[in-house]
Amino acid sequence: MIIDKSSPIPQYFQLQTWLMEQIDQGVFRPGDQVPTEKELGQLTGLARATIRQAVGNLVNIGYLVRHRRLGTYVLDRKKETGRRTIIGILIPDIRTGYAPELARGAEDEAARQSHSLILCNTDDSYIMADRHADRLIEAQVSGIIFIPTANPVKRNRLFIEKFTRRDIPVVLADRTIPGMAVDHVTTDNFQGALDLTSYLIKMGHRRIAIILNSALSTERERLEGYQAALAQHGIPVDPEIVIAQAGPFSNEHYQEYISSLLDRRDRYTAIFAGHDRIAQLIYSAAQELGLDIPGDISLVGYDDLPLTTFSLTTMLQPIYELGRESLKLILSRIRGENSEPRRIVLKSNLVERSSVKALN
Amino acid sequence: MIIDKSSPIPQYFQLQTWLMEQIDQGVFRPGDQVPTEKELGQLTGLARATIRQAVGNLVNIGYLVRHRRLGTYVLDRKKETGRRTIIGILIPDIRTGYAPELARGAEDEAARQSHSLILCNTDDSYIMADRHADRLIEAQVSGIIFIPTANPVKRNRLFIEKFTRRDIPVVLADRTIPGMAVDHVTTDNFQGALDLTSYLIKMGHRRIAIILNSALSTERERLEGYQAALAQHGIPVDPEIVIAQAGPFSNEHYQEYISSLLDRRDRYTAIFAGHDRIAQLIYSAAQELGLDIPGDISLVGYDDLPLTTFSLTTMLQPIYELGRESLKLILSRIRGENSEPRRIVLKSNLVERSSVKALN
DNA sequence: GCAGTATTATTGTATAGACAAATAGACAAT
DNA sequence: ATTGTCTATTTGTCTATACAATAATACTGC
Repeated sequence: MIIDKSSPIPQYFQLQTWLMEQIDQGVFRPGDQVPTEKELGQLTGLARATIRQAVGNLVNIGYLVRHRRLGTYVLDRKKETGRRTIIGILIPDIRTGYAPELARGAEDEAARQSHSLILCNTDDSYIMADRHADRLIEAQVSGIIFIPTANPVKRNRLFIEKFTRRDIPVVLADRTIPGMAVDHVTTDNFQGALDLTSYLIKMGHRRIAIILNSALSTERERLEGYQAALAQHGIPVDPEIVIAQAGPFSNEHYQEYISSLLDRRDRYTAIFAGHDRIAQLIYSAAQELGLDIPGDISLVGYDDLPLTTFSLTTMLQPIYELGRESLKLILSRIRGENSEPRRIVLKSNLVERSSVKALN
Repeated sequence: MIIDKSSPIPQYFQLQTWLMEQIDQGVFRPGDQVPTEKELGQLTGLARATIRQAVGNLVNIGYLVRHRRLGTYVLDRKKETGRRTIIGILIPDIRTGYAPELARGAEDEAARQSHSLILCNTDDSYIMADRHADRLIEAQVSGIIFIPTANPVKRNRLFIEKFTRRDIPVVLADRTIPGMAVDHVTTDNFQGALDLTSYLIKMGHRRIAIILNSALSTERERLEGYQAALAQHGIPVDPEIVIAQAGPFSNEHYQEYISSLLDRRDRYTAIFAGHDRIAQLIYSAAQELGLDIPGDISLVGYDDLPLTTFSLTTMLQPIYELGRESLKLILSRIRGENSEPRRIVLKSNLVERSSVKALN
């Protein structure tokens, strides 16, 4: 029997719980008709008003829909994804790097499909991300676009599980998390770095320094691409000029790494900067030391941010597209296409400007 | 009598509507107890179940709260503004100008107080703003931060009324709308432009050109400040070198205005650019013509965007603070402080760099 | 064939009455 | 002074019943 009349739990609540279980377990599936009030009466022995109370509550919280004369049905979320949803997007800082471009790409696509985007800045810290998470869950977001923070894998994993536990899908944008089977959208950092390094080699450089933040999956992949390019050309890696730190990356720390690299400038002819912001810092530091770029040192960056200081040869990432694709992917997840985690990789393009000198 | 038994409108619904009116009109105020079910029964002649249906609905939509034995009370939103809310922010484009800084200021303050921010890009077009409006209302935002679009006053008014009709408060950020009594937060554009122009005059300039977008209230105020400064020093305004267009402001249009201005460069020694982006375009155009800044022409801008092209003397606007203050203001409105529209004016500061030559 | 009509199953609205559970406040017991 | 008990009041849960509104379906008359 479904209802325990001797229990202190209200009978309408027992029925409500039972119905929810049936729905969650797939006995009644989205779009199915559930038993009519009369049938539920026969099934449970309860009065119609009691049954209406249970069903009414489930209608209120969006489990069921009632139609006069037609019966009561399990709400079909697929049909309702015209239902406008809210999606949370967590980025390091809307003011810096590619964040504005990415946010705009995501927002345009969201608006086009009549969805809304809640903006959250993490400052690359899991503490801030966690605070946002609780708020987003309360705001009943239907999905999350997340740029993993520069924290240990475990922190990012815990963050994501907060959502997946509640059946809120998460899409990683740009950066990935090793060993996690989650949807994600990135650019091909390995290939990009390989191309960029090969370009330097083609221009006659053989001793190429690299400096990057190894806390980020993107930059680790770039390091691998760099190593692969060197290997392809039979050039050994000089660990003295590979600066891959996972540390805190304030501007001050970067300055330190950069000046120690510039002290050893007899060991290389070109620098591969892990991203454009480092490239810009390198440029400033070089100028202070009276060094010319590309005269004394060649320099390449990665991202193609709209820098106006100088003319940097760099790898253009399709950031706007990355934002758009992330949003499309999260929507298809919300609509419940229940397949394997997907991985979308966008192509980057070398933008040749004038920060590299040809040595041959 | 409250209930019309002969009406086709359900009686529970009549009671529900009546109760809502009493609350909206302040007969029952937040925190007050409403009549008990028994009393409502005597008042209306309805059965208790009917009364419970009406009251139950109002509890569901957040008008009332029930406590066993204690009675039913009007929900006190002031006490409940721990209730986390969602606020919409409409800016021209998150990628350009001061938008990222403003959004970050607003988001930081929202997060601090456990609220969420929905980001919308308008591209300065009322058509896009309107589309966002419908979505935001459906998403049940509690308030709106709006940077008016570069469209006629009427369009912006209609947009705002969409929200105010539904008791969703709106705060204008940066730009204002003439003749509308709405909360707003701006910087003192008149004083800023007056200071900036006075600075140019102090540096020995008397013939000062100005170019700006008069579709924006901020820039109209700057024009007034410019005129006031000239008047204070007894300098007549030369209409030939005042370019105040309300037209569409694509980069191409700007280029045209700028080149026509540069053609007349015998009439002035300095240019006041309505905002930093124009200043940058002027700089580029001047460079192409082989003109030196500040050697041949002095130039000042307005905003203090993080430009890296050249060293521009400009007026620093506290944009982050502007975002923060806008959010604080909208929250205090949501909490229902029901006073006159407020106007918050933040101070700007002259940042003296090296784009102005002293003539004396 | 097709517009209008009747049938009927289902949810929507409404009444009347009963007992249960919680709790403020008074009072009693320790 | 604290704890326990009782009482009155109010909302919470539940039953039994009735008629209304809606809309799919079958039926009727032309």
